[in-house]
Amino acid sequence: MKHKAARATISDVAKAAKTGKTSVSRYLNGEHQALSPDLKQRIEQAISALNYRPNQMARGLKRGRTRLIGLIIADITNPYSVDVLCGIEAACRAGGFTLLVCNTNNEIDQEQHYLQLLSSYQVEGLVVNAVGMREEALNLLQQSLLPMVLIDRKIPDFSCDVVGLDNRQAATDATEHLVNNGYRALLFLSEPIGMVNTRLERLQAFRQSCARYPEVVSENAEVALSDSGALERIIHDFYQRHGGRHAALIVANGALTLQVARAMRRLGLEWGRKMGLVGFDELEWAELAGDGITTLKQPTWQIGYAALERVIQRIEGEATPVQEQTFHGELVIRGSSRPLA
Amino acid sequence: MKHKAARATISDVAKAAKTGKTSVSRYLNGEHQALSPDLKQRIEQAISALNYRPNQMARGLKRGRTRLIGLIIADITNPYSVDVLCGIEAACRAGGFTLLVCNTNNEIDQEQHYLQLLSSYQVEGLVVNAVGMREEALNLLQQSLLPMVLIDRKIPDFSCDVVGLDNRQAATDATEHLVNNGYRALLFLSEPIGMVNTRLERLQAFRQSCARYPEVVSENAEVALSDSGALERIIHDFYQRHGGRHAALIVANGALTLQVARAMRRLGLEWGRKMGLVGFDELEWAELAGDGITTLKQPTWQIGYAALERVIQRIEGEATPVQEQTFHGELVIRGSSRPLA
DNA sequence: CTGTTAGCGCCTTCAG
DNA sequence: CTGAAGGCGCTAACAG
Repeated sequence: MKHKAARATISDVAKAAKTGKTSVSRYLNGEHQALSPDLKQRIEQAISALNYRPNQMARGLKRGRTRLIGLIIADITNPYSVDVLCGIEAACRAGGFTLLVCNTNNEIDQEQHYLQLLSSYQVEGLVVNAVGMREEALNLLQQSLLPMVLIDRKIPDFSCDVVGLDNRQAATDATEHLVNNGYRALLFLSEPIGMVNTRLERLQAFRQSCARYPEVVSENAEVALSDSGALERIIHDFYQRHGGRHAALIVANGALTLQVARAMRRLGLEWGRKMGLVGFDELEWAELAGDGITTLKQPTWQIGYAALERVIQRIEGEATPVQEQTFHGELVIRGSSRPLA
Repeated sequence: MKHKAARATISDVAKAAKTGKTSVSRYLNGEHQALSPDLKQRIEQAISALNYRPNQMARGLKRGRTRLIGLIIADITNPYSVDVLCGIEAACRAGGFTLLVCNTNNEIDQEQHYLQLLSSYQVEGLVVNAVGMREEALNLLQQSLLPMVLIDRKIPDFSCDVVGLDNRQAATDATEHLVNNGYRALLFLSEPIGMVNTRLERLQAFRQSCARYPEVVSENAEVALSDSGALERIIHDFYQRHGGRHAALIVANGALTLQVARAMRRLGLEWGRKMGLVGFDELEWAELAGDGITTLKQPTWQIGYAALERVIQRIEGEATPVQEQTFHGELVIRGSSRPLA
């Protein structure tokens, strides 16, 4: 007994339809006008009788176009990433592409690995939410001319299309909102900035905004997502020093906002009552936590969609210079940034 | 000028190394002992000089094994799915497979589409979190003997390996917990049960548990996730009728728990104070909402990992009968199910 | 140890 | 309108 019913091939269909492979191939590729009704019908029958499906591998091998797009995501656990993914997927569907999703788990080795993997599967384009990217990998990529667009984060010294948030505008809006509502001591919290431009841009805009208000004290701190002890200490310390002055926190992304909220709760610092709080990235539970958490909502789906549109343009031969496309964030105001008397 | 630097092929490498393709192929496939050190070195050099990467498409075509696994997820937006995905991914990595992820968005047409797509890419196995599956698709799948395991949900009249939660145990635990804590009127809320066995099993176990306590009133209701009006009405009505009797809600999954929490908040029914609440699926924000929401946490990662292990077994020829593998859930107790005096 | 020879399933000239 | 022949990049006999 055969272990697996061998799939029908184009030859099987040709044989069953009493014709050559060529005609079947023509049929498959929509050249319907070029076939006599009779032949066409025989082919149709043979196909459904054998339950034939063309082998995309073979097709890709021959034509050099796989209609495959690779997506490399730094952390699929992050709702931001998932929303972006949905946008990309929609765009793929619209353009007739299939998406291969890889999750690097924020490990640079994985990133390297998946980059090679995807390219060995002959993907036609790449969307990357980068962790870091090794030099070597980048060089290879650049010479391979594989269309690629970066999402959210840029890579230092690497010229490439990027789509993401207008970080300056967003951070400015968030900061001014707090200042306008009476907060006078602001702490900007982010994960270690390292080479991540997104974090840096947000911090810089925050600083510049604060600089416009002499009465406002501003600080910033970097914490690892997993180091809840340090986070607690930082917040506690900040509150000790500025609690009387209407203190508030600006948190650079959603994952960290979750940790911050936990820490504040452990410390007994209710957001919106003892201390202000605004977080980047919309959170589905933002309205349920205490009096609600004010967030800076990104148009994530659109970012994903736009990224893939750009990839498709490049696949289709656009040779315009590298461009950076940014979207505006929207402040969703809730109780955690309540106006002070 | 060439638009794209053509990728080096195995022939190019062979030429550059002054040898035949076979030796290069051997090198690639790790048959290192079978090559003279000299040849080996020439090949190594050629490969890195040309930056050669084998074409997986061609390889797959020839060998008939692509090392590709397809994952069809009903709703990638659901954190449950993402956690499962991470488990699957880890197992893929461990087994040397690559994962193709497709999101059906709970649309049965998409499911159909992706099933065909994945099979046309010659995936060697499939993990499916099913929406519904069309008859036709199922028959084709069955005859194709493509290894497949279902996650979470079974498909009626379709015999297939399944891995998921022990729904009876979980629902029983949740129910008894509420009863033990003094709640006497229990409402089980789920999305429309339809053919989804998971929902049905949880409901049945809930009912059977309640039946053991004559003093407990039990009801159940089905609501669409998006129909917040109906949800509000149901909860309000239930509270009207049983509020005085220590009412509590059991919600069949995480996505619905979010909606329920929103509705309760709009109605001014604080969980744990005016009404009890337990939800299936752990929520990262469970401890932050009011006094916390008690959840039934599934070992999601393990479920994913186990599912893929099963797929791999089947790929490797295991012909044991179809089996169902269940994992135990764990009740994470928080304020929303606080004991009543 | 090494190279030659056939295809894998499909598409694409190029002649009927 | 139709079909035969060749080859995409790679692997798997089969000979040296």
